[in-house]
Amino acid sequence: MEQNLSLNLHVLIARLDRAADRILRAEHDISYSRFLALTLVGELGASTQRTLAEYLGVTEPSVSRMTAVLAADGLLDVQPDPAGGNRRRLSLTDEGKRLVASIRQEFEDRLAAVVAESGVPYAEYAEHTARLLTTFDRLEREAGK
Amino acid sequence: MEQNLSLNLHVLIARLDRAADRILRAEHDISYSRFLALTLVGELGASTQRTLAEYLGVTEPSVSRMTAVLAADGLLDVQPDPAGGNRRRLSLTDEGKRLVASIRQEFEDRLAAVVAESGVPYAEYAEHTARLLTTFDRLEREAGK
DNA sequence: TCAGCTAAGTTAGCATGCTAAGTTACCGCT
DNA sequence: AGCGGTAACTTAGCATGCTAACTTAGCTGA
Repeated sequence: MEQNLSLNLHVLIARLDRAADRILRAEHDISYSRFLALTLVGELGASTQRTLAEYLGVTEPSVSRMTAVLAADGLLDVQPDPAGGNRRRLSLTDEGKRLVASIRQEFEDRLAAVVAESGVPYAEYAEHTARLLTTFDRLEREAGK
Repeated sequence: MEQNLSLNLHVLIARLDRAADRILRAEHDISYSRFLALTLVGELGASTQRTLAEYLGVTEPSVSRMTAVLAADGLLDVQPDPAGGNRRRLSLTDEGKRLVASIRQEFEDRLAAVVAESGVPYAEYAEHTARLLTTFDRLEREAGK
């Protein structure tokens, strides 16, 4: 049973992500990936595409396509960086801000409800998860990228 | 900070999956998705495509395409069920068995090493994860699919 | 016998992840 | 001025997730 952590994590998160996706599509007509991208621009200040890729944990080509569709949908403003260089300055449009604000809290609450229902201590699980992420990040960086 | 569990889980697992994928491609020339599918057929006895879809937590069309490529690669044997009905009986070929056997243990050990490095208690985290998965499954079923 | 039902699988087309390779903007050195 | 280097982004094409709609195989009841 303890042999299956990687499988269980994979399947659990796959299901959580798909449930999140269904809810967001049904109630707000947006995918979970797009919501995450907007959230990281709006609340964590991902201000260039490279930074956003880093925060999302995806590659730059993925972000390049994502920012293009979000801009086309009128949720994200993408401008050449006035400071120069081959950069894009990212910011939410008013509609993007409205969307992120209306979803974020409601959405985390739903996950908290599932965690509560399971009897798993939220704070501890969250702390363990954060620690694993930090450690894994460090190991990958040390392995030399 | 506790607000970010869903994001941290999403990012952590995305990175773990991609790392697993890189390792498997480099060392065994197979993707992580394909390895998971073979593992569930070989070790958990997923004997029809519908069952495999259930175990993997993906849809039947995804499994349909996956079994086709695995069969084409000579790793999976897909036969009409001799008991009748519109079913496929799934089983590993000898090469599939060899591959799964050679990867599985080595692979779980790598994750265990990351967990140990982080200081997170493996057994507890694994137990919490399994409990969340069970609970989430039940809630989804109750919500009426 | 055959019309309709159910279970299982497939096809078509889209979304979004990836890698490899190309482009653009700026910098620094000669 | 311009050559080459670096950082940031884009393009092309593939892998694999999804939904919607279709097909296939067997069962059941008039």
